[in-house]
Amino acid sequence: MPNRNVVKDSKHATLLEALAELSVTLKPHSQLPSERALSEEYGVSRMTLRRAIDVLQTRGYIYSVPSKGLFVSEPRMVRTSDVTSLSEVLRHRGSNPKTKLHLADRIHASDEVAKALGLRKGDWVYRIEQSFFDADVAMATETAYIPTEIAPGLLEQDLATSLSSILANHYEKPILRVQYRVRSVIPEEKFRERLELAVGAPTFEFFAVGITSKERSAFLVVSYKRGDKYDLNYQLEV
Amino acid sequence: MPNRNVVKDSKHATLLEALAELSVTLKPHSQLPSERALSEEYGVSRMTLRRAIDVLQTRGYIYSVPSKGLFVSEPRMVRTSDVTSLSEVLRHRGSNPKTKLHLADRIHASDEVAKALGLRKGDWVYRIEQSFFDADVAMATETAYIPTEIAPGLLEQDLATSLSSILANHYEKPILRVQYRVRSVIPEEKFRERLELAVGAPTFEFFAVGITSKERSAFLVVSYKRGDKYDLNYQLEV
DNA sequence: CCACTTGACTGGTATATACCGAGTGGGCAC
DNA sequence: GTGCCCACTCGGTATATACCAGTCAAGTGG
Repeated sequence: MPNRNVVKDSKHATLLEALAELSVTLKPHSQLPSERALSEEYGVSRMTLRRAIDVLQTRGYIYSVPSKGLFVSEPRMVRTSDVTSLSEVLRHRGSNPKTKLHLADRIHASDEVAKALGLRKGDWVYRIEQSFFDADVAMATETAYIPTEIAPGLLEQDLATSLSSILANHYEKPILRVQYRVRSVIPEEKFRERLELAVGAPTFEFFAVGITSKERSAFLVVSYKRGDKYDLNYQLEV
Repeated sequence: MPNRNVVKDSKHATLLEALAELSVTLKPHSQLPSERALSEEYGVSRMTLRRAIDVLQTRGYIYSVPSKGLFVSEPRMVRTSDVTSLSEVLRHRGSNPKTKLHLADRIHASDEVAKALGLRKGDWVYRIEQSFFDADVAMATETAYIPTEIAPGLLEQDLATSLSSILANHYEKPILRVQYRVRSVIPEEKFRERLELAVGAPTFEFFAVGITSKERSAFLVVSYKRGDKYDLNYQLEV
């Protein structure tokens, strides 16, 4: 169930939600209606339907067998490709999801942050540090940076909701796409402790930059996810 | 310059090559011709052209700015999303790429390998272990498993070329897509040594399963890539 | 000379249509 | 009854067409 926070109102984005919802209600390897049937059911052309199907395929929710049909994929632990930022935990199917807010303040952008956000060093940015738990196990910890100029008063918002939806609903800065860089690293001490990891345990380090319709960088989220809890799945067409 | 080993002969796959080639010859942030111009130049419809563009965007080669145009992305170290298997080093732009063949033999499939390839435990599979060097630095090491039934006599082929192209050209088993699982792990000793890494250094562990047109799993490649050398980049449309 | 409108672009989205090759099941011939 | 073949369906590919919203520069009116 990806993207609870819809940002674009295009038909295929809406479809994406509906189809994702549909696919998680079905048993793995069960067959979906045919493309032609689905396109009729949802009142869109088959091409539009296929755009949504393509995304679901690359995200690993469904798979297709030519000449046979569409099928629901085997469920996986966490589909990292869904992750946008803040309250990603809402998307977990696991039990007892929790969030812990470590801090929320306003700081001067470091070199690295400024570069990622297209700012000058020293410009004001909000900083929000959170951790995410699933069944009382720390799953991820992240630091979000948002230019104050883009979202004045951000810290007064409900930070438990998704950053994307706050930006879309309160600041009219919908996020059109997110650019990721992923590394395999040993986290620094602060993050290691938050994740309750042993010394030397590997994690995924995510740099996620959210980009608005005006091609501006609206947030940078640096997150660490436990290497033993997360799989990153994707598919490459040749 | 992805996919030197073309496997599908669809127009948008051909386009993909041509456009990738084009984009690497241009300077970062320089503008490409418009979609309409490109589609005319290559003699395809704009929709077909866009399919190729979409792939290049998600692979991070180019980016688009609505109402303005298409632009070449900033070069990155290695675009992991290109990686298929065997001789990936050919795709590096770096200097002095080398390959070292550790072993090539035939073994009984373990539980894990059998499951990934859709075989029964104990079925014969070829195993090929290789490492890849760039400027004499070990970049990645990988183990490929291929059912003997699919590619009899595989070990007599030139293993320095890509596995995908061998399967396509000598066995008529073109790979249509590759399914990946990526983890952040500390590698076992054998692989750590091959990568010339310090004890406890993190790596990416890739499980890549190549799938043929008949929806059969044709290979499993388990590879370890140095966490300090590889970035994984991707983009998520919302 | 500046401000404003206009129009020719851009990429993004959506539709209708057509054909291909591969799987599948029903019905017919033997 | 068995086996073959044909018709139908499936996803995959490709095309032509249309409209939208945003950019940007050239031209125009004050």
